[in-house]
Amino acid sequence: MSEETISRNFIENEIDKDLAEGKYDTVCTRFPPEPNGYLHIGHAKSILLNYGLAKEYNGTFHMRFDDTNPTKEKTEFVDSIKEDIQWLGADWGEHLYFASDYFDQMYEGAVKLIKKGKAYCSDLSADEIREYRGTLTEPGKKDPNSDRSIEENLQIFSDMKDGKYEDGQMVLRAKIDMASPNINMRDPIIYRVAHMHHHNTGDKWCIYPMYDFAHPIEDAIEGITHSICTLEFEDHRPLYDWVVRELEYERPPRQIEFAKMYLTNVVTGKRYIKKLVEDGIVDGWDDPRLVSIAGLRRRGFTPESIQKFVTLCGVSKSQASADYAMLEYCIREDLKVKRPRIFAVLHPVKLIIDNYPEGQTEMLSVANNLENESMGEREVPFSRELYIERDDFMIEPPKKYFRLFPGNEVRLMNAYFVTCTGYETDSEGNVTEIHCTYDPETRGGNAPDGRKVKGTIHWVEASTAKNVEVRLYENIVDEELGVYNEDGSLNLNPNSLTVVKEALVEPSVADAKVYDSFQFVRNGFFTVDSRDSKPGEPVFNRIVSLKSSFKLPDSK
RNA sequence: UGGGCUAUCGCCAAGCGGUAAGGCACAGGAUUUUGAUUCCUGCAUUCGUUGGUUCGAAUCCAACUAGCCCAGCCA
Repeated sequence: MSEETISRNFIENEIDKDLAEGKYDTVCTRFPPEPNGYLHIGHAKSILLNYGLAKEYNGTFHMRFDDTNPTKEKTEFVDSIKEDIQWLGADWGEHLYFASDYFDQMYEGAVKLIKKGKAYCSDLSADEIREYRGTLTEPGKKDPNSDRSIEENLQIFSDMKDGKYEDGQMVLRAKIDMASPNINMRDPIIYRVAHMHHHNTGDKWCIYPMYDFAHPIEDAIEGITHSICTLEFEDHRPLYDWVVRELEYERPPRQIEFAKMYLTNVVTGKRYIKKLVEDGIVDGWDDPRLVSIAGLRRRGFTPESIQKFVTLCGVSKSQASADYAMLEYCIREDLKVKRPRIFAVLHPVKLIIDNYPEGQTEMLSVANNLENESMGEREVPFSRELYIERDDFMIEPPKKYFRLFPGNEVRLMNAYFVTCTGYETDSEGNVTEIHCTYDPETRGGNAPDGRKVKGTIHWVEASTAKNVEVRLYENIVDEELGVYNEDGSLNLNPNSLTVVKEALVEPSVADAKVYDSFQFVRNGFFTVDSRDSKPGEPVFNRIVSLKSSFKLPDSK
């Protein structure tokens, strides 16, 4: 929240300039998704950027659905998008809009253009339009329809609206410059016929405006000052400016473009995600292995962690892909002071304290969070038989291994010092149980005589531990999935995506049978129990379990 | 071989003519009731390349080079 080291981005500089020059006296931004899919981490950047800018300049943030193409849009998506944006913390207040609410004004705008001789109706087929448009290196040719009279254009356009034309039979084009080196300016289509039910306007319209025409109008109507979008729209800016100029809006909005953010180590291609969803390899768009906002939520990310990530990434115009490690850093930072750490054992082996009274159980208090004392303590049972992590014991330890091995003393976290006295194995040599003795004087984990141990390990009490199923999700990384085929499809290897395990956890926290999304974080991992928690309120348990950062000396 | 945009450490990213911020990652060291955290320390004589202007350039100019985007009646 108070990162003063973050420097101002280029958009802020532009806004400062506009404000200083008196171009605008307030700031109004918007996030305008088309409701045709789920939001992902890339959208989060745009949402938080627009929202953050509005907040920073004491301006207004609008939420607007850019629903000008009913062939692709669904109500299902407007609901999920709203939920995701709210969860992310971008508050649009009263400012929720639909582009489709402006269809009347857009129609009027089109009529105005026709009257100014700046637009005409064309009956060229889609193929012909493409042909007349020319190519990247050759100019386009004049549309034979472009000389039609204003009156005739007005009549045809009205007929288009009244349903007298079939889909694809007639379009309205802006009259700009068929020879422009910018293809977007070669008499772009601004209205097309589509006899289709619209999720918002129903059957009122059978003609719909194109993005390039609609978007600047939407922005202008709402009084948007800075229309921030991604780089691929840079070529559209001249057209954006043309529309607001020809329609004579006062204080027209200004479009500013920034680079999208990609993430390393995850599958971001919509195409592949779609395949994963369709093939049932992942649960759906909110599968924890995907980087959709909903997926990240199930994965255990907090809104704050994503906000931090977006802030850390910055904004620029150079094509960038952030390291996944940066995202992990953000969630670690957020969680370590906010969520309790509980004990869980993933690969259990029994530890028996031979000199601890049989049948006795005592309750020990354990801090919920080492970094944040205000989170209080909880009581955890302790007795003669415990489970510890297999990795925390070795028969023949390598150098610098300071966990449990025969003869060594370690601390059972928050409990007692124990010294390993022996172990038993099965016929194949696998350790089945470990024996030790404890020092009653070290209750709570401190030795009155001041002696130190180098190792501290976690544990769960054997008779009360709850067995839960955990799914350790891994990122879907391309090379793990397999290889790309020549036709561009992917060979999928679903087995590499999830590891399902049983874990033994403290009795106090095991309310759910299945922990749905786990994620490695340094030497521990965290989870959200998505089944029992309310949407938007993940229940975290930070669990300490793996000591992944210990490398055997040989492994170098 | 049309137009637009971008190029600063492995990954982000400041810098806007006065002599390379910061974060992630990584590597050392100290502290530590989880080999975590925390805390120090290190990490671009160099800014895509080559020339030029200047007392002085990552910043200005020129020419190259590389990458991204554009030929939907998608957004």
